[in-house]
Amino acid sequence: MSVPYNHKAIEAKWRVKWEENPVNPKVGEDGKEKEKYYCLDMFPYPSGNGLHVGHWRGYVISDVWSRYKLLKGYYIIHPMGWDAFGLPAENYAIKMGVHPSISTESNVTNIKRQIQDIAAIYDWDMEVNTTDPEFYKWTQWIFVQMFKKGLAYEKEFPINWCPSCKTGLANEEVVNGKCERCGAEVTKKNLRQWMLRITKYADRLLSDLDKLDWPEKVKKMQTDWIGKSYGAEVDFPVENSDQKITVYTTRPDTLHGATFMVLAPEHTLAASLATPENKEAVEQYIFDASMKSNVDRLQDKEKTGVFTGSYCINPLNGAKVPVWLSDYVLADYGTGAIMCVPAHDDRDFEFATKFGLPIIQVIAKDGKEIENMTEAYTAAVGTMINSGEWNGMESSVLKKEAPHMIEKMGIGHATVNYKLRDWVFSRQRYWGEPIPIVHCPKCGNVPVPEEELPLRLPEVESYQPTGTGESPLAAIDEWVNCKCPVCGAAAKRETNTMPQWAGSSWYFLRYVDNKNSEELVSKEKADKYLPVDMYIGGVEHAVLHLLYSRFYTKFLYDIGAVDFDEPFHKLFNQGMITGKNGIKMSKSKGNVVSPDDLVNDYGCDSLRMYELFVGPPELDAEWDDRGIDGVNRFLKRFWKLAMDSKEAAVEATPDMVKLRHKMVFDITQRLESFSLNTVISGFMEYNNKFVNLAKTCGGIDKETIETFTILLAPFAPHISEEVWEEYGHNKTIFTQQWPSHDESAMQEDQIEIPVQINGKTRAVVSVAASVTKEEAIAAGKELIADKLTGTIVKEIYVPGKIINIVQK
RNA sequence: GCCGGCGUGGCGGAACUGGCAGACGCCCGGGACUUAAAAUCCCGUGGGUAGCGAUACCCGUACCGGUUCGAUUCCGGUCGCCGGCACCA
Repeated sequence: MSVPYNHKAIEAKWRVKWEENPVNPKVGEDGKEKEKYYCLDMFPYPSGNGLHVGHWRGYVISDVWSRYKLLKGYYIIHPMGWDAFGLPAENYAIKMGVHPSISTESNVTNIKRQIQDIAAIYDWDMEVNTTDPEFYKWTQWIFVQMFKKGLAYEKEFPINWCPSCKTGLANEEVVNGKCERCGAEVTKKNLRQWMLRITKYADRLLSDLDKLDWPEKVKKMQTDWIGKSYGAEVDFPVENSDQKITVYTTRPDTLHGATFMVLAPEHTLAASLATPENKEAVEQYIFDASMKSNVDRLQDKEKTGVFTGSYCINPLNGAKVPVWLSDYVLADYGTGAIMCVPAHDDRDFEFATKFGLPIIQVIAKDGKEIENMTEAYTAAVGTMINSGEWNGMESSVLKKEAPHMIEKMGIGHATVNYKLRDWVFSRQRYWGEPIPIVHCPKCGNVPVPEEELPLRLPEVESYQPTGTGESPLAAIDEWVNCKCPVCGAAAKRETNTMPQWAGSSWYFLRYVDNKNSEELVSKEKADKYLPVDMYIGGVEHAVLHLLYSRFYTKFLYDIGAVDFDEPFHKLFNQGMITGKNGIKMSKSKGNVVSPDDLVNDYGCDSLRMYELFVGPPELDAEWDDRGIDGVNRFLKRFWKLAMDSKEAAVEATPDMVKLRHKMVFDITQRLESFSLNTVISGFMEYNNKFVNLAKTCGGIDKETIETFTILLAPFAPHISEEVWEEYGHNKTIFTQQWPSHDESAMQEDQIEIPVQINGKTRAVVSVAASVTKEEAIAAGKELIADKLTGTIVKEIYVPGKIINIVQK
């Protein structure tokens, strides 16, 4: 009798061995000619709550993939680090009443211990922590480079403000008018801000998506977020004035139907256009609009607006169009002013209907003019009508040509617009990288000299947010007051800090050269390790972190710091693990499942496999503890099979060989297509088949068990190592090559073909694999002869697949 | 509102480019071993009708229709759920 599977002893043993001799050689360390493969996890922020089984899933997926690639003959770069600056870390510290640097450190220690339970092949020599001055030195360095290139600039304007987090937010951090972090309603606050000119990269960020092997969904989200549109800017002269108002439109084909104009209340001309009799109402409207939060503005069901009393002239046909103000026009998109074509735009239609403004149809719908229009006709399909010299043209064609026609007429020009806004980059919080800028009364904004970086985050008594729009750093006089690095005059430091995204936008570059004090990353190391081949993490960063990282990488490429302009070749988004009924795991809901007990009861290998077995890796899955019994039983059976086989020492039978090749083929194919859940079921299925084969002779041949063990190794590394050792090997199993299959060895001599009548299966016939069409059909018909009662109309034979007899 | 994705047993899910629907597992039921229990092993398990029975037939992949010898898979429509964007002119 063999020893039963003892996960505790086996796992403890291999942890120690791997600690002493890591299975994953560093690049070039073993002196072999191999390609590198950089498999990256989205690094965690070290929360005080620790890991739950959902966090595990992503790390297991990336480790399985890394180990598979290791066996496929690559050098694996698989690092881990800590995204430790930012609001979550700071809020946690405030709640616990300790300094963020202390809570961060203890959280890192705790989470690192938990992550090590996964037994992933992380290279801890590469570890980074965004709050380490030696790390954020380079975060600041990048900012200084951006400043020097004019990509970081100061601007005062009404930004998104979270009253709960007491800080400004980037556009990307506002979700449905609420703070992405805490869910509080976002208001507006006029604040001096540091901005990053990400809009300058809009076009490249958009077009380079084509290069990436990313989920279409994520590419689509980024495309929509960047929001490129083609159209024209058209100048409308103001009546009785030498001023003009420029509007942006994507539908210049409808210019003849523009019956009024609307300006955003924040438009620079808004107040001055008011005629004396409208002045009071206009000023009131502008004031009211300035008091509204984003949410208020969104939730207004009915359109509001006010007539300025002024008119503009439609430059195409000379028509007089009234100028209105309304907050449905956004000040910071396009020109902040629009021409309104109520017949062909839903919003303009609603506005025109409410305020009794004229509606002129300029595109025929179904070839005719609509009587009693009840809704706008928004499609660019149909013949132009009521459009002067444009009459008779096709709208879709005109839409494309009109910008150039307008340009020739000298009344406007073709242009493109983006929804993407510049990145609000400063935060009025303590726990972040200080922005390395000095405000000098003589020299203006001066960057902190590079040799003085890192500009350390000072110790501070009170690090709680002030809510005043100033960071807590502003209260530290001895830190704020400094000398101008250029002229030496008394100057003041910038007191805002960087957002959480600053460090995470480039950390993946630093892993590979994390101790370099001279450069962000050396050319040599960058060539050797970068860029990232596979990036694994949740979909929640589709437009935040992933867009920012692409922007940073492109900037670093432009200044010659790296020689690639996209950071992540392939992206995989794993689904979320939820509690029962799809409820997100959270401490407050009390549905958090900790991996700790499961590792103790079933072992790391079982939990790793179950994390994958719960469902397709890209989909969300509800956690159910009970299912882990299934994979645990499989491991026990596999162990028993391996140990019994070792004792029995049987010769391979043809069945065993055939099944072995089939297994290699099957498992590899499923793994390559990232169908990790079916890899696990495949293991179970083949194990059952081998157990059956072993019944007659007491075991399975050595080569088959060893092959099975190598296939299993990325998934359940401990048990695989132990079996490998039991089979007399003294080197780790991860020095092996991933097995390959032999097509001819898989072939069956006899195949089973379903026999159908009129598409319904009536029997299954067993024939030689070499069977001809005629033989197959004859054999099939013989088997179902008693059911062939009608006239045979047709006989279909798909080789090896199906026989279908059609009868009437 | 617009744009994506998805609907398969009691449950998680399988089915590669149209070819035996329900692999694999959980739960559940029956049996073996045991003084007993756990563990382990074996058998059964979509629904229905007929039969003591091996079995036979019918219905079944959200719903309605189409293409096809054949549809979970392709096409059109309906309903439901999930995700993204949300006055971007």
